[in-house]
Amino acid sequence: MRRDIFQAIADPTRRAIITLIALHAMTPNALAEHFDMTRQAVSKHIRILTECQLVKQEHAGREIYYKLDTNKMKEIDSWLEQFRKIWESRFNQLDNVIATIKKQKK
Amino acid sequence: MRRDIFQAIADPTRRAIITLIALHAMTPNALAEHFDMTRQAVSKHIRILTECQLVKQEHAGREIYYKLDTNKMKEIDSWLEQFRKIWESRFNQLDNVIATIKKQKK
DNA sequence: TATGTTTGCAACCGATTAGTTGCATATAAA
DNA sequence: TTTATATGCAACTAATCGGTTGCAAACATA
Repeated sequence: MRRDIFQAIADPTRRAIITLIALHAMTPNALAEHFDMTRQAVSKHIRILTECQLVKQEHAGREIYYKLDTNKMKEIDSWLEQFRKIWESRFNQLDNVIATIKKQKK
Repeated sequence: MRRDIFQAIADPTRRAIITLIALHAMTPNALAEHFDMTRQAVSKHIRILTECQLVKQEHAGREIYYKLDTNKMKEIDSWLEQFRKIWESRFNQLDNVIATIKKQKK
């Protein structure tokens, strides 16, 4: 499989799952109700998120509650860090000013 | 095609291209030298990045210089915002403390 | 014990992806 | 004008993806 976090968040359904379980832990069945696809398809997405360590499990009898593991999410944040320096720089802000002026001229 | 930024950054080659052109504008040929694949394959990645508005073009004779457009990168940052609130919260920090204690016990 | 519920896993399938090769176009240099 | 260089685009292909159906295992309840 060999998937990473960036591939994990590439799918819109998986991003929706992440947003849902970020609020509170949910079972696969409860999650599946939010989507127009089979429970198994949702389960498959959960499996991918688990493989990428983006979710944590909590067993309660025969039910399994899935919860977001924010630690992995921080990896995306730290990858963005290198670009944050660029878009916050004065040189880039100058670019934006020039672009705005050009647009106004049109 | 209908690709979004999240799919654009899912591919490791595209992330590498983004990192390279973030530093300074580069031509497709110059970029291709950094990868173990044909120039056309790299060009295809550039096309996807262009479609997603992650890169800007600058023509210079027969050469085309590609440069990162940080504005689109901010969209990833703003999607992360909702989770940043969670991982910065006290409740989550408490979770981490508990996890650390559990690890120490083992 | 027998039955229903929650879940995960495997097999299958059509669409998409990431690479390839080949070719056309535009510009620069001889 | 001829030739070399830089690039983009189309056609093809193997691998992967995202969905499906079917089934087995684990637990709860009658």
